[in-house]
Formats: sequence, C-alpha cells, structure tokens
Amino acid sequence: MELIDILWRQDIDLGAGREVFDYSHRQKEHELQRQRQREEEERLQRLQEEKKALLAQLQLDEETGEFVPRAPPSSQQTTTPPEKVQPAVFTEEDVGTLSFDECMQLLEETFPLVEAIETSAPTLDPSVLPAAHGSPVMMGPQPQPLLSATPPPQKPLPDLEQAWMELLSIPELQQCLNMQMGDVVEPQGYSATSTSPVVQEPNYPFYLPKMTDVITVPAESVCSSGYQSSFEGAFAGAVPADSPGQATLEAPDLNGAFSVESFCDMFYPDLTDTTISHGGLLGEGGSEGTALAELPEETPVKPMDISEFTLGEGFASKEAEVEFPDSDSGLSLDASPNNGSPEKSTVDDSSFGYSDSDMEEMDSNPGSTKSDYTETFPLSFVAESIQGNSGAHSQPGSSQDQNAGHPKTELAEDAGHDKPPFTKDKHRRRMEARLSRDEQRAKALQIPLAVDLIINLPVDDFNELMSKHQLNEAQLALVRDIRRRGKNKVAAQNCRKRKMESIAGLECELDSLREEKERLLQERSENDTNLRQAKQELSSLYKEVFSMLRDEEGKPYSPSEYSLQQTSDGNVYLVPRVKKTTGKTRGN
DNA sequence: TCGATATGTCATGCC
DNA sequence: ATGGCATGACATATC
Repeated sequence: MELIDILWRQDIDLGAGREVFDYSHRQKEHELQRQRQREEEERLQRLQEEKKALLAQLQLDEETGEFVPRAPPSSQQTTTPPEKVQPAVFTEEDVGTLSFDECMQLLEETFPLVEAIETSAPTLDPSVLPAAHGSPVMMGPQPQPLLSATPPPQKPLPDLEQAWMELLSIPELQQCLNMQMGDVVEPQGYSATSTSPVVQEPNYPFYLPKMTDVITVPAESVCSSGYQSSFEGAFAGAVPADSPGQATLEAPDLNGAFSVESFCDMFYPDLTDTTISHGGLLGEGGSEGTALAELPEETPVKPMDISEFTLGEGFASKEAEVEFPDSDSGLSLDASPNNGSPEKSTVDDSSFGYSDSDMEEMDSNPGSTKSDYTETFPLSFVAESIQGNSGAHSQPGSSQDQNAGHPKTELAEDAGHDKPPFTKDKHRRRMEARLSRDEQRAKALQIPLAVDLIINLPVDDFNELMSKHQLNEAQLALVRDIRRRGKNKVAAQNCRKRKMESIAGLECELDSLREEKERLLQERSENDTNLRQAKQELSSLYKEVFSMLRDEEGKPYSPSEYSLQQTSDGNVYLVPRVKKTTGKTRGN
C-alpha cells in the first residue's frame, strides 16, 4: 500500500481505485459479501418455510388440479388473507427485493469485476457508455440498465469497429494520422518505410485486434497503439497498462462527437498527453519522451532551414556561375593588389565578377580550403536537387517526404564525408584540389575544354578552339584567365627555377672565385718568396762583384762611395755616389 | 608561435 | 595591339 500510495500521490494512473489495492478494504468487502450471502440464505430458508406453510393451507382441487385455499374459518380469514395476500404481495416484492439484492450483489461483484476488466482493458466502460446511455454502474439501482449494460460490450462493438474502419479510411484522417505518426516516430530515427506504411495502409487491421479484444478506446488504440507499436521495444513494461483515466475521460468526447475534425483534434492533445505522461512515467525513457515532445516542433523547421540554406547556396553558386564573367582586365584593374583583404563583402559582391579573385579568396580562406570551393558546386547541385525534393514535400508519407525531413543532415553528412578525411591526408587532398582548381572552375562554368589544352595550346590553335566552341563571355573570360594563370604559373615556376639555378650558378662562381683567390694569394706568396730569394742572390752577387773591383792603385772601392749600375744596353758601370767626384765609366 | 619554405597569383615591364 | 615571358611582390599553407 505504501507503494500504491506513492504512485497514487504522484498522480500515476493505477488502473483502478486506490481502495482496490487496500487489503483491509477488500477484506471488508469480502465480509460484507459473506454477510449478504448469509442473509440471502436465511431469506431463502424463510421463503421455503413460508411456501411450505402456504402449501399446507392450500388444498388440491381435484377437478382443476389447482391448489385452492382451504376454506378457512372467518376468524382465520382476517388473519389468513393478509397471509394469503401477503405472500402474493410478498412474493412480488420478494422478487423485486431479490432482484434488487441480486443487483446489489451483482453490483458488488461487478465492481471488482469491472475494475478487473479495467485493468486488463481499461476502456471497457467508456466504450460501453455511449451505447448504454450514461454510466449504468453508478446509476445502478435500476436493475434493467445494469443487466442490459453488462452484455452490451459485445453489441456496440461491430458498430464501433465499423465506424472506426470508416473513420480510418478517410484520407484526411489518414493524413492526420500520418502527420502525427510521422511527427512522433520519424524524429526517433525510425526509417520511413517502417513507419509510414504502417500508418497508411494497414491502420486498423493493426489496431482492430485491440479494439475487438480489449475494447479499448479508439483514441487510445489509434494514437498510442501506433505509437506503442513503434515503441513497444522501448516502452514495453515501462507502461504496463494504458492510463485508463485519460481514456475514460476522453472517450465520451470521442464518441459524443464523431467527426473527423474532433477526431483529428483529439490526436494532438492525446498524443502530447501520452508522450508527456510516458515521459513522466519513464525513468530512462523520459529523455526519449521529452525528445519526442520536442521533436515535432523541430522537424517542421528543418525543411525550411534547408530551403533557405539551399537557396542561399544555390543562389550564391548561381551568381558565381553567372557573374564569373569579368575578365582579366577586371582583375588587373579592380582586384589590384588588394588581395591582402580578401574577405571584403564589397569585393565579394561587386567584383564577384572577378570570380577568380573571389575564388582565390574563397579558396585561400584559412578555414575553408581549396576543396571547399570544389565542394561548393557539387553542394549547390545537391542543394538544388534537394530543393526539388522539398517541392514534392507535400506528398504525405512518401519516402521523399521522409528524406526531406533530413536533408540538412544529409547535407551535413555529405559535407562531413568530404571534410573529415581532411584531417588525415589533408596535404594530399589539398594538393590534388589545388591542381584541379582551374578544372573545377571550368566545370563550374561547364567549359567543354580541358584545362591542359587551354593552357598549353599555341595561340593560333587556342583561338581556333575558342572559335569552334560557342562560349559566352563568362566562359571566355574564365578560359583566358585559366590560360593566363596557367602560363603564369609555369612562368613563375620557370622563373623560380631559373632563379634557383642562377643562385646556384652564382654560388658556384663564388666558390670558383674564392678558389682562384686562394690560388692567387698562394701564388703571390710564392712570388714574394722567390722575389726575396732573387733579391738576396742579387745582393750577394752584387757584393761579390763589387768586392772584386779594384781601382788604379789596386785598392777596393768603398761601397759608400761607389755603386754598380746597369744601363739599358746591359753595360754595368761603377758610379761614384758622391757628386763632387766626377764619375768614370769603365767598361767590363 | 614563429620563421623558413613552397606555391600560386597578380602587377608590371619588356619583347 | 596583343600575347607571352620574366620577375618582383604578396598571400597562404605547410613544415
């Protein structure tokens, strides 16, 4: 009882009155029942005794075979008539009281019976009520209604069933159901094929068993059975018995007003109720329940978001495609060295014409890599296709419809498929993307020429090719830009190569020059050495020669007074150092 | 985080 | 006049 009380206080539907779970209460009822049975037995006993007494007073009429009252003495008549009448009256009353008691007893019995039924089929009574006019159980005193009320459950069924079949066969209703189920089930991630068909075609075959067997309230069965069918796995056991309170409350309304609108209207509150109540009931499933309650709000938004998103993307891409045109001149004039500030919206819009720079800007965006651009166009195409799908969104229950519910996620997935690998071989992908960037541009404008051709063909051939293909202005501009960029790229590569080669050559020359310098320095030092040596030799030779010279007297010349000098003709003269002495020239 | 390096692109001058 | 080349300068990504 404590548990029951706890549940009861939490306003959780127990499927029956709280008293039902009270053992003492049941005991009391049992005792009461016993007492009534005893009283009834006593009454029956009394009745039999009275009947015996009556029979004892009767006399068999030989002719008619009837029991005829004996002719009593007059004194006795006063007493007997009452006795005589009384039995008659009494018997009538007795029948009435007996039936009333039976009714009461039945009432006593049916109460638990009804409750027992309610627990198993909580909505028995409500379904019966409309056919039985009100609540016979409560109005119980009259036996007829009660007696007629117990069997009816089977009676209204075929009608009800038929009514529900008709109701469920109404297209709008099916749509209504569809929406409901879709809103409820789809967000859960159940596949469209699993949900929509169940909702669409075999609706009532699916639900009818419940209706026929258990006689549940249609609203309950329709709404929550589909709901339950989808979530049986998750909710089984968690929701032992459907909340009869809601059913009993809502059923009369349902049966009272049997229109489609009311029916449809009924689904929404009921569903929300069920979801909410389930969410409240479930411990773990609570999150699911809340998620369910929230999702119907989110799901309708998604297509809108996508349409906007796709619109934006498609629009942007289309603009890019259309306005690609502006040409090289535009680039050189407009885009000047402003590359430093690529993200300017003005540039984006006005000079979008200069697609290339924009592309560059887009591409070179730190966050978005080259592949972003390459993905932009496929993305736009996908977006357009999805938009097309969303156009057919109105078709209920279609797989496209289901898809349209997740296009954003699909997009995200697509984008996600492309992007995540970035982390791994990012470099390689980037390089590939870079290499094929102009090809992507050409694809974007649907240029039917290979980029290699565009770049590498000689001018004449290139012009001829251009003349062959009828290209619009944008395409021509892009082709020219591609050619220019391609050639300039090669030129830059060559230039850098040459520069590197030049640098290498200069470094090599520098090395050789250094080596030569070394060599020259060494040679110079050698020459210096030789020169010094030669000077020494010459000096010694000079001294030797000078010392061998003698004057007329046979005396050697003083080196301080004379010196040997050689003239250009090769003659050597002894020249006096002092001027006052006139020098004599002596030949060898 | 910073510097070095690689690469693409633009602007410009020259042929 | 035009196309192409050469090259300095800039931007970005990557190491």
